[in-house]
Amino acid sequence: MAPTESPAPRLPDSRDKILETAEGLFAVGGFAGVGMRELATTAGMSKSALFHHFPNKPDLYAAVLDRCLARLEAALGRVPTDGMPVEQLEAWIDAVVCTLSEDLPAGRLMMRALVDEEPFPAIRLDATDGLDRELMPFELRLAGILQRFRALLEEGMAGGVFRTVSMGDTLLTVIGAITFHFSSGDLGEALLGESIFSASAVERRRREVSEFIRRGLVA
Amino acid sequence: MAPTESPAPRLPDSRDKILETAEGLFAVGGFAGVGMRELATTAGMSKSALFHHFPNKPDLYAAVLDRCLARLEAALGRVPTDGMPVEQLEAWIDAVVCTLSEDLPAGRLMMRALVDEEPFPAIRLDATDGLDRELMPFELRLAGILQRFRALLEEGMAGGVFRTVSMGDTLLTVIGAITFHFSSGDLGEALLGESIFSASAVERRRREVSEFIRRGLVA
DNA sequence: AGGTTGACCGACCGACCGGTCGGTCGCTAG
DNA sequence: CTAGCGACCGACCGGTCGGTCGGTCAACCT
Repeated sequence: MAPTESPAPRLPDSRDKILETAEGLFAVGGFAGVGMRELATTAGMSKSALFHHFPNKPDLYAAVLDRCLARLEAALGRVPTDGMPVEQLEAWIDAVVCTLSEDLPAGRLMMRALVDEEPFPAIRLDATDGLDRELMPFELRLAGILQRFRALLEEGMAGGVFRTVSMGDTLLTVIGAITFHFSSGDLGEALLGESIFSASAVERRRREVSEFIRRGLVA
Repeated sequence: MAPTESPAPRLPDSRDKILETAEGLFAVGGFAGVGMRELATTAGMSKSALFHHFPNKPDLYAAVLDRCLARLEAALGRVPTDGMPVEQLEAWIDAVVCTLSEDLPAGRLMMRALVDEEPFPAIRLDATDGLDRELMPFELRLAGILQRFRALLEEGMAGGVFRTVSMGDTLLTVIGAITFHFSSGDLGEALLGESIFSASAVERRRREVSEFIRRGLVA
């Protein structure tokens, strides 16, 4: 099961197919709205096969989320960290928009994950109350991504190129402004007059949201 | 037990109690994540009572959504329509932020409704495909609200006080920027360091998002 | 007093849920 | 050839789902 496999086509790895299918279904229906039977049928295998690859439904959901965050993390890891804050900001936004426009269900899935309390529907945290549960892998990835953007903002503010803003509010504003667009499905299509994933819509989106956020931030 | 009833015991109108309870539960769990049993127990009555007041679960959900949109619509209806575009924009944002900060589950519930396809989880539209289903009441309210904001934007752009932007993209950006904050729950609290509904957080939010959007829009 | 009505309840139904279990198949090592 | 193993399946389990039904009870009308 080596993740490398450049020369040989190798086994199609039905585990990946499960994750791919689940990403699409969970994005549309949410955690509680998708059954293991439906997922198995859509992925073209039996329900038992799902439980062969994943111990239970929440773990499968977490794996789907983690895969999405990992893709985003990888894309953000490719933006250079040595430019001016404004250039870094634009590169950062471009990378996020580009990733969300290529992995179609990702935006909606991540929006759901961010809106769902916990941030996980059925994570155990009862037993003894008020204790620190360890973070899920995808929570660590999210924290890292946010931390990196926070550092960028702070650098820009310290240098006077960004105006002084509330860090938390700005993070939430930017996340909402970027992510909501790619999770708005029918509404977005109705407002744009074309699919939010069409090439022209994505290219325009990149320009529009980048300009909007830049103006919102620069001093 | 009755918390209300100043002079007369009156009927507490359990229908309202159902809607109020359902709003809180649906906001946290989503449509598929909340069962009629759980809802009935939380509202302090039997499951049959729910079906006495509402014909089925989707209709109950639609009623909850409609009540939220109606509140928002009422608040926006109190915004004067005769000011300068910039002033109108700020009054509009203030009204939305104020409404979402007073009706605690509303932001998260509306975000879910906007992200859910359809925009309704289980609406019938099969039978003969590709036909026009009539809009739900809450969809009409949403369309009206969006139309009003669109008109405000167009007026400002025509007058040169707003820069020329893509109408659809800007609508999506603004909706995401404002609404996501009030649906971010735990994440928002972690980023702000205090509850997103605390008085100080709401007041700061009003200023921050208003300034951000104003800068993003003015020429 | 009798009749009507609306609010509400407990018992129940078929369908479906997440999850388990025993078994089958094809592959590879010895 | 066969023993072992990972991938996968069909049948099944207890429990829960949305929804129905028959009935009770208090308030009101005549």
